[in-house]
Amino acid sequence: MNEVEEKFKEFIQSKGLKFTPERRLILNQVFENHGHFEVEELLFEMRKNKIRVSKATIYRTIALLVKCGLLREVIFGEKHTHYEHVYGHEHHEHLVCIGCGKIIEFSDHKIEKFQDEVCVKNKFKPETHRFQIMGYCEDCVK
Amino acid sequence: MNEVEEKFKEFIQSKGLKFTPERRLILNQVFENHGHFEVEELLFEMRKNKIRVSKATIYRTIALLVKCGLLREVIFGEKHTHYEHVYGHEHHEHLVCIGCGKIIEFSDHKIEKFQDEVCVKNKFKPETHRFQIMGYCEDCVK
DNA sequence: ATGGGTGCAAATGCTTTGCAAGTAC
DNA sequence: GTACTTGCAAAGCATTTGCACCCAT
Repeated sequence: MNEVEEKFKEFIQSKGLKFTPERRLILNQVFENHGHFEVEELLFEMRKNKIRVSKATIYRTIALLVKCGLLREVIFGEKHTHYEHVYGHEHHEHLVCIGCGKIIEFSDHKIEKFQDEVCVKNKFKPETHRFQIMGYCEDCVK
Repeated sequence: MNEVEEKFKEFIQSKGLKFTPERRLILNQVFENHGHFEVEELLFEMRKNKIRVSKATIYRTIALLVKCGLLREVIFGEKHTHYEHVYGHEHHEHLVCIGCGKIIEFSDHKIEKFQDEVCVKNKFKPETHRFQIMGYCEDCVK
């Protein structure tokens, strides 16, 4: 938790930006509870905790968190973007349940190996990848 | 080409819907030129060919094409959705160049095998998957 | 003090929808 | 004839932006 704050502060200041209370509050809320989250959820939680920041500032701050590598965008095919922690989490992929929206994470080093193979073959320099399987979870198959 | 039209017509009629000229025109344009495309592009091409259909109808028709399995949505992380042919194309994945936006397709059966493994392990019934690698293509690395 | 930051409300941009008129079956 | 369709313009929604005031450094 504190390490995250440190890392963000460093990033912020290295860019000549400012470590404002709003940014700290958003950072803390992001890393308090959530694995995945969407902006609307985050806003809701902050309201619940009587912390008032504007949606605009949340969007602006999340963009910074993504840039500094603490968060990652994940797109599940819905209209709104989801985010997930990068810090302290092994890179992983997602099973997305079409029935109930549940997200199951999994990870496997075969994917990284596979990615490297493909990239060499295509002379492509990979930065990130995204692998999701859409289908039905155990409960929804019934 | 004609097979596609046949397949669409069949789908349409099986649902008690109507095979209108607009739907045929859009279908033909979709399968005339494009590998991947976005709605705006399609509309532009149709205008060029002096075919006038409303954007609303294009959206509505594409939704049908996706439902009947002739098209597939692909999301590259931009704001607008891309579509690609399913009919007559082996299932494939994408390398997305962050530099120039180029899309390179690749396919490998290892992915299907891998998907099955993961799904068994998690008791998940897969419908589709999406695998993309974001990075820099040969030209953009320079 | 000052350049970046904030909240608000308005703007964007893609996509969807309500409605009146048209048409495939 | 009667659903289903179309085009248009308006509505939706997530996200971004312009601006006047504010504050971390």
